[in-house]
Amino acid sequence: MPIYAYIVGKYVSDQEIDIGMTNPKNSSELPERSLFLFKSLVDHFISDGQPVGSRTLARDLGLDLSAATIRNVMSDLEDMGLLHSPHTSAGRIPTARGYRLFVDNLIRVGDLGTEDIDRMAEEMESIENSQNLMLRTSSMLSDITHLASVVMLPRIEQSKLSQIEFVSLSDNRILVIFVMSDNEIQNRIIHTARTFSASELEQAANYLNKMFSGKDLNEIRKNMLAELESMKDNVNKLMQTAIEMAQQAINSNPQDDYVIAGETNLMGVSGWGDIEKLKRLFDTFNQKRDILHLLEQSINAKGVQIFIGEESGYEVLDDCSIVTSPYESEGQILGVLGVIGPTRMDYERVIPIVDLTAKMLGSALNSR
Amino acid sequence: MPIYAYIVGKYVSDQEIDIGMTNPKNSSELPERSLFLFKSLVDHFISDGQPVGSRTLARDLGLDLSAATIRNVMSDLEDMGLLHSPHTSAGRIPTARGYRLFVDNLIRVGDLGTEDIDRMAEEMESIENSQNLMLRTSSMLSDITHLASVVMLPRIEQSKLSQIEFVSLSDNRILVIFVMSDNEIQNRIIHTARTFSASELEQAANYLNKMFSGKDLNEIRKNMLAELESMKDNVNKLMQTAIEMAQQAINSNPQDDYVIAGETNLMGVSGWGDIEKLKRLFDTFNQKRDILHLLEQSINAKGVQIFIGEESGYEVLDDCSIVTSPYESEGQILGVLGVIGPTRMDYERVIPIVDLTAKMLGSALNSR
DNA sequence: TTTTGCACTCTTATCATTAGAGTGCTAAAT
DNA sequence: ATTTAGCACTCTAATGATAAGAGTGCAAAA
Repeated sequence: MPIYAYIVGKYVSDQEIDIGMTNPKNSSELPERSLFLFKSLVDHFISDGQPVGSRTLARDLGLDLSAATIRNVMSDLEDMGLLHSPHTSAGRIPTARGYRLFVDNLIRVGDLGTEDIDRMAEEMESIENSQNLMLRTSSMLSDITHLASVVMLPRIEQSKLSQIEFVSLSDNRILVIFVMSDNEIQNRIIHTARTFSASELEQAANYLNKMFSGKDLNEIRKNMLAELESMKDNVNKLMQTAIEMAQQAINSNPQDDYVIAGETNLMGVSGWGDIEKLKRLFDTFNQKRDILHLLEQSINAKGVQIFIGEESGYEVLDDCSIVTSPYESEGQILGVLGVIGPTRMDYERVIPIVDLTAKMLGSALNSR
Repeated sequence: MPIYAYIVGKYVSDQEIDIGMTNPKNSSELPERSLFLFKSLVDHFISDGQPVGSRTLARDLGLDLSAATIRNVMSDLEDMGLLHSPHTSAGRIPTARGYRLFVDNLIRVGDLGTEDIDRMAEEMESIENSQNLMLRTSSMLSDITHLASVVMLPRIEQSKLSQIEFVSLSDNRILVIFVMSDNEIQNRIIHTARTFSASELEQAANYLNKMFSGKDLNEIRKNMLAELESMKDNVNKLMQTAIEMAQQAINSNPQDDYVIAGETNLMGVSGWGDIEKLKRLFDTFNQKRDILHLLEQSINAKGVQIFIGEESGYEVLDDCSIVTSPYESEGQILGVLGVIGPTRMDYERVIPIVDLTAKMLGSALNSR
């Protein structure tokens, strides 16, 4: 069942909808009233963070129902694993599974106001290189959502080489410069066995440019091997060396990485409890490994993807939700961006923002 | 009075020492016993974070003194502004001024064990470019001290230009590459009015290299103006343009920046109280401005410099101390590094570590 | 000058009490 | 067959009282 599929309106009848659950004990269907009630509860909890009781809900619901009825429904919802009570005399809060239902079926994704968007679009267009673009995007995203935000850097593997240059340094070292199509510059210093003259280097660069420019690094890597093979007996030693040098450069530190912004937004979150948890969370951000792994899982998703609570599979993120979207330019997926916040986040607002930001980043990258 | 000047031994006599205070009301002198007692108190507080009472101190001190005597002395110390009581029935803790006395006069700076140092030295030598060197240095420093650590990046202004190159891109854009003497590469993309041929660019680069390599960016900036002036009527339009291009590149984004590591070490600190404070602290780290300003104040210090509590002048840092040291290579000061922690930090250990790290970083930069 | 003795203050922990919120269940009402 | 009202029950959070402990300051004695 696709995201955004079901839009809740007013409660009208007892018409039932399939919520796609396969609990053998309970029916996998749920009367619309229960859903409506459930949505109200989640909305309520998201907006003020307190467990919601039957009384409050009865008042806010606008349906002529007593608290007792609400209680019965809530009890059902609890049995189905959608709600859960911190303790006897608190109200109820959604479980991860409850949020999942909420997000998959009960959300109405509104349009965004144009001010934010215009501002972002404007700022994005004005940024020169893509490294800075990612940084600014991330910090804008976290500003708007008041959450932490990550933007995975485009794997240079996938961006196209527009030009390669050699600059000879002292001591048989050569600076290899890759100019990529998105204006990103990659520098590598390599060591060579002998000294090359400027004209030799120029020749080599020309040759490589003719050969490889316009291709992405993966293609280049493959082609290089083939080329090198076919040239085995070639008299032109220089070209061989050129390829070898480029190869050396291209194989060193294949970085994948992300930028993060607004982590401190997570410090204000109430109910986070002890600092130790927060520390572990921040440490996870700094190590990058786990977050990166999570982002990579989303790289082939069609659109917005959401990990709620334990769904992420990382214990530190048990109280967090992650909303991600891949961004693409010219039909090619370049990376993933997203936000990280408490499970109790304003999905209705955050999802379209992440979605849109990814699209805007993609098109900002397109126009280069 | 120099840092490390006075080394406390055993309490022997009533010989007095000048502690350099100019409080008109109290004597600016303090009997050695009081000092000894004071040092013990600070040591105690640093090691377990609890206010220290007369009883505890009497027991740990090893001098045959009753708690009451200690109390009298403590009372004097409090009058002088060195100690302070959180409340009537707590022990006493050092004030910022107390720490100042402690740090300036009462510390014995021990030698460091060699294991850590060797490990650091080894790792530093193995790092290629200076950007990574700073990153690793910072994270090693924070690992060893269990505090947050910052390393200010060398102002490129002060590092020497070893080579300049132009690479022509499409659309009248030119990539200007500064290769610095520390292997750091700076890229700038500039826009030009017309297209230049490869040989023109080469000529221009040759000219500029002859003119400016070996000089630092400040010198270069100055000389450029003069050169441009003297060339006003010169027929060689190209050289003029070359200078103008370099100037354009050199003037764009003069970054100064730092790397930070181990911020999360500050999250475990007890007595930090509320999260809001911590959030403000982390925000300050991210904004960088204030920290940078603080680091810049230390750039001309002869050696280790310490800001204790309010001394820094920034309210967010009121509960923090910052221990900094400039690092230099070939007699030239390149930047500043340091650690940030609670005022109650183990100065005796941290100071020599910061000192040494700065020296090691300097010499690691030297060998390039 | 140092120590003893003692009254005093303030924090912290513990416990009991209470008010309030919310539930679950049963029986009555619709 | 639902829905509601009534009610007992549970749990939290706040309040206050009490006591223990730590530490001080001061006066008088050593």
